[in-house]
Amino acid sequence: MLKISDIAQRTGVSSSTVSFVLNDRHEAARISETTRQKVLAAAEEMGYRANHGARAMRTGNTRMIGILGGDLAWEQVGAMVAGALEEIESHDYTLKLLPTPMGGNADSVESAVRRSSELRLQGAIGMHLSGPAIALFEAEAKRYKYPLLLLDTRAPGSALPSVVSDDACGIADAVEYLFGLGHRRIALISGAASDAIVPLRQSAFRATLQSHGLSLPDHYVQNGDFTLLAPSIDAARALLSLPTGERPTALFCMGDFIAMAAIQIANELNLKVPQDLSIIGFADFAMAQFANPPLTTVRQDFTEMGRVAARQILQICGQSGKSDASPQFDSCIEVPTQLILRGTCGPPN
Amino acid sequence: MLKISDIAQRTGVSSSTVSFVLNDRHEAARISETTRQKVLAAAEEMGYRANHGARAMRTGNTRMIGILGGDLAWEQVGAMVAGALEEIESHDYTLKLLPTPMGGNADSVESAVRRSSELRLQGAIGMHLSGPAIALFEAEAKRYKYPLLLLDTRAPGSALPSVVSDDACGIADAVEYLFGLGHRRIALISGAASDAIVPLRQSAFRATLQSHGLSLPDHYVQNGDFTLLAPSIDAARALLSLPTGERPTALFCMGDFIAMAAIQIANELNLKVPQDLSIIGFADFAMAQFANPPLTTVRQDFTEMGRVAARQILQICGQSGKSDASPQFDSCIEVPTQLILRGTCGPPN
DNA sequence: ATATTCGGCTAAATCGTTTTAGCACTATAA
DNA sequence: TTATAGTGCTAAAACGATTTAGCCGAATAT
Repeated sequence: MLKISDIAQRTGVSSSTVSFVLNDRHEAARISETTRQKVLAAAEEMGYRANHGARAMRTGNTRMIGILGGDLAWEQVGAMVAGALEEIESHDYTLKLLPTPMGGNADSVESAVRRSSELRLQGAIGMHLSGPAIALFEAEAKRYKYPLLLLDTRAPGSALPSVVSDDACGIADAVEYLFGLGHRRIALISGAASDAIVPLRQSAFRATLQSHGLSLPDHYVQNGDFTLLAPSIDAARALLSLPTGERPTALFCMGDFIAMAAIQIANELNLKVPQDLSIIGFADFAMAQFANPPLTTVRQDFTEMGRVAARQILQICGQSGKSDASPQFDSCIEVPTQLILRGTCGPPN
Repeated sequence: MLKISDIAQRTGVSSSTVSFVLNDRHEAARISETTRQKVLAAAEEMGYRANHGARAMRTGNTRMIGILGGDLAWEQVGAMVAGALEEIESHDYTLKLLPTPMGGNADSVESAVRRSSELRLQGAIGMHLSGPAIALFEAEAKRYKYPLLLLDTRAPGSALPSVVSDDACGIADAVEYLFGLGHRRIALISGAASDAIVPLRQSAFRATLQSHGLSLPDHYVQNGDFTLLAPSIDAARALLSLPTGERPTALFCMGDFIAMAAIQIANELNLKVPQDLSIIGFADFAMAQFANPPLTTVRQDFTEMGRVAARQILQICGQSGKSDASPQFDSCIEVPTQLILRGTCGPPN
């Protein structure tokens, strides 16, 4: 592979000159137009490719952002990574994936965290990390002085900046929509209780109901699971087999998959959606519009969340280089959600 | 950030010694156990983190594999990347994502390809690349001498090694299953005609039907779309609104989303699935089991495909370092599919 | 006539590792 | 007594870029 000195030799100038030309460093050195063209032509003709690693070593800037955690098999994670990638590449940085397999156990998190330092990342984004994992990561980042940001993760205890979706608004929109349609018996199927986000969203849901003068009986809250079928099935069955007068007329599901499971069970119990039962999801995965009937849901803009996270971490990186005034960032950016009306909601009969 | 010479200074030995200890290079130099322990202790205590970039520069091995193309917002791409990642990390390599946004147009492919050389990747995996993109990539890889592998992409014209799923077998399994249930009028909804995989799978489908003595009338083949709703809807409507005696009793859909759209339309036309119509998909996305009814489909093991691809490219990288006999690899590895029985198929009535 | 500036370039140090060649010393062998 | 071998370590040269300091001659200013 060609190096800068090969071009220097070929054009009869020094490596410094070649470097100046290739990087357009007018401020640093004056180069005549003739020389400039000669060098440029030679580099092009010989097929020179800058060595990113060597440059990073000399300048101390790897132009690399890491993204740690998150299971790519989940559509939302893919979308967030894609968004981050788009933003990062457009700033001529690159993105490095540091997964924490096996459900993010201590060992895998530790090795990913260690690797993030070895790679001399300029900054890192942590996704879907558990409390202890965050602590580990935060300690490492502080020790080796690179900025950190949490994505799609609420860590009330931590002072780290984060990017999440605006759950509370999304939930309020959904509930208000159902209320407006005339529903008064609205139940909730949430994710697994172990999920950190579940209690937060549950209280947002409860709060919105209360603000409309509706109560939420305990048995109207069931735990499903964001990704597993069985718990969501059970939860839906529990709610939908209540006696007719007591049965909810609308179901708010904390995830699209949960909503799909609910549709299945409604069908099994001969409840027509949306005539007998309204269902609303949360996420807007690709399949939502393909569902039967198409799923009304609260869209979380995962791609945008990824973009915002990347923009934010890049800005922090840039800032910390230029000024040493402690950078002031919103510690938590909430990306708006949007209610997507499709076919699973209607007035109660 | 600490360097090796800091540890050297602290322990009163040379950098070379520290390097030997840290890398367990017994073959290269003898180090007394005393010194070894001292160095190890200092490194641990001071929190030393090797500089991956500097090492790469000296050794000429970046231990980096690239993965080019593919839209992470698609579940299958996420799964393949996750699989590749798992395998690559377990060999102490890292993975670099080089997306080709905007539908992989010439510009974005060219910049991704250029970047892959600048990063001095040891090898790269290309996913879902168009013919011209492959040509571009292949030229670059040959010029700068790194191995290439195609994933989930059939490029009959190219000599590049590739990893794909065993479409033909999967399709045969599906068709035979339907045939076994008693279906004789089996229609096909494929992806968009522009998709390279579509004609290949179409002929596999046709071949299997013929081997069972069934013909495939032209109007029994409709083009849907792997990701867009409308074309699949239209295709399904065209097939399912045929007069009863002519209407297919079973639908083979070239993708799960297409199958979902078909379920929607069957429902709209008051055809009960699976009593009036059997539907079978191809992919087994996460949502398949949540569908209503749960979708019978041919599972493609995307994660495994990613793993196999990574294993393969790592092996080629290793090989080309050690022996210079031209490495002999299966130029195309086909990962098995599996028929997943759920609720959308039954005997015709 | 001398000082100053400016235009165009280069030498050499540097980033943090790895690795080759070899030094100095001791122990064993001939 | 002199080779030979082995033990434990180090100096210094890479790897491929960027950057600082400075050189040399010509033009301009004083």
